[in-house]
Amino acid sequence: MDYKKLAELLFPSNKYTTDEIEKMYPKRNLPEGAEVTRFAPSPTGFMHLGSFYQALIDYNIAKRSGGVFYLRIEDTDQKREISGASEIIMNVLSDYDFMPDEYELKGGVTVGNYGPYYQTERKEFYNAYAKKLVAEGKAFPCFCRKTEGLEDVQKKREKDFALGKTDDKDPCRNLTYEQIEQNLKDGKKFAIRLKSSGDGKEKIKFVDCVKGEIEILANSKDAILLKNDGLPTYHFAHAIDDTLMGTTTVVRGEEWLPSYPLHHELFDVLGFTRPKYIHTPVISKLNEKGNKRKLSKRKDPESDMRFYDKEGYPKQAVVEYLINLINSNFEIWRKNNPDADYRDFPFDGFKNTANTPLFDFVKLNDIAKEVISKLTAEQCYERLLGWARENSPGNVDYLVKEKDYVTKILNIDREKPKPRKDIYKWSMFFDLYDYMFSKPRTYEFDEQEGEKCEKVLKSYKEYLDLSSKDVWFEKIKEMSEKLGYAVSNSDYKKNPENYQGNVAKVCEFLRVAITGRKNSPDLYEIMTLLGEKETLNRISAIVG
RNA sequence: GGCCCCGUGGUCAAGCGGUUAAGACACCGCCCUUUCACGGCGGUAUCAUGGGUUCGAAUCCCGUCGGGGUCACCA
Repeated sequence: MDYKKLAELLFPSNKYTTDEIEKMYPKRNLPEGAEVTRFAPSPTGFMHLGSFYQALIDYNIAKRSGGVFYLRIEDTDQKREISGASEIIMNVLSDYDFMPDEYELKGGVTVGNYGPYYQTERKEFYNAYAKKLVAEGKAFPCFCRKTEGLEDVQKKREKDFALGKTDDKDPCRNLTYEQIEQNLKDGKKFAIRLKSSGDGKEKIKFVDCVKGEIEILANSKDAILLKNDGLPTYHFAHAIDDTLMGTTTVVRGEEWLPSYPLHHELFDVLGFTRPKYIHTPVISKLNEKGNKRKLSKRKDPESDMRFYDKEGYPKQAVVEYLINLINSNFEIWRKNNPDADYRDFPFDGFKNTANTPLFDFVKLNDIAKEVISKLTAEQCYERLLGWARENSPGNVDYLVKEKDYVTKILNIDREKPKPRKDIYKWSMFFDLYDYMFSKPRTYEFDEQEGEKCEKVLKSYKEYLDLSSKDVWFEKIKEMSEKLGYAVSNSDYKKNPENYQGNVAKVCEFLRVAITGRKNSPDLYEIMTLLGEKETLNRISAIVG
């Protein structure tokens, strides 16, 4: 077989040769040790938490080494593509302050000299390498239809499972030049497959920067390189793009580990130098049976980065939570550097965990509370308003009109050395403080408690005094004493049977009457903000 | 089913042949407190399992079990 002739037959009008292309993409001129990483999402208009986790690692590795972090859009599956993909992705990256050094906005600007950064725009490159491989007898055209329908794939798979088959040679590798020519004349479309030299027995070794050395069966499959629509598969594009664009470390999901042998063979066949690899674990959740399962786009809203915006989680909290998943030493560092920028945490992207972590809202919430507790009331107000503008327009007018009142509410127990930690996302504000905006919900005590409560409330009408916090509390104590409640906690503890309860109990009754809850911030502040009249109203609403 | 990855408390995890096996969240208790919180202190709880190697194993090796991933002209 004359492979060169075959290559010409298959690719009569390529724009470039591989030599020409390689001249267009010289090696990057970077200092020793600088890493080039890339974020390479598919343009589905959806940013998965797991992808973002990878971007975080990419960014960190590039930045800490003085290298380059670039964005490449993998839009080779036209069925799944949605428009405006790069904008959506760039929005998330820039919102979280992980701007790539190089990127391209479709129909807009391109930053960087190693583009195009959309794979569909790199079509001629893949053609050039495909032609080269065909000319060298390392790839061949395939006219099969056997895997086109899903059913066929399924059947084939079942058969292979049953056989425990390891190598997979495609029948089209044996087509003669004449047969191929005839197929072309008949207008049949072709895909290009790798002519694998693997025998299904040989093993290869490689190093994953996180998992260590991995020994795995070498590839023996005549994998598709170019689909019959002329676009490359992930595998082929990975080898070519990451080489041309100078990627030094590939960070990708663990699901790619099994296809590593194919990539290994492709780099060999193309004469490329392999990059380093990090395969990241899949962030999971527990299913009904208590087993781990991948965070799913359909079932788990938290898998979509937009979720955190909608809920009003501080971005810093989301990132810090993710860093925690990678390396929990972050918490120790955070404790020692409470006000530092999380970017300064010297986490080593090459040392992240190899475990499959379970997503934990409780932990995320805790981190978010911590973050929010450090803001000033004014900052809180701005963020709350910003959140509402995007996600809760119905509240915007009120927030603007009542800026002063809302800021005061936000200021309760805030701006002090040990601030209160109750809010973890802005969407919970109006619910958490519902009693500041409308009548409190009713609270049911049991009969005995109810009677006590009633007594306290009736009596309190005479004692309400908001002139100062000290006076306010003195009055409560005075009343407590009169009603038989202990004023001193230690007295109460010594002889609880001598009292109706302690001051805390009295305050609980008042709190429930005013807020409808047993748990609220400082009562004095709340009563003051509500005003004497409203406070009295709320008490009267219960005891007449 | 084949191949591969993973297995330290309820969760995230430090650990890299000799440690009383860090820390954080959650949970419980105590303290502080003029209320709710915040905070402080303390506690329960972990090396999946069986064999090796070694004076010595959570750390190294093998098996078992459990969980996960993958086996497309999708990425």
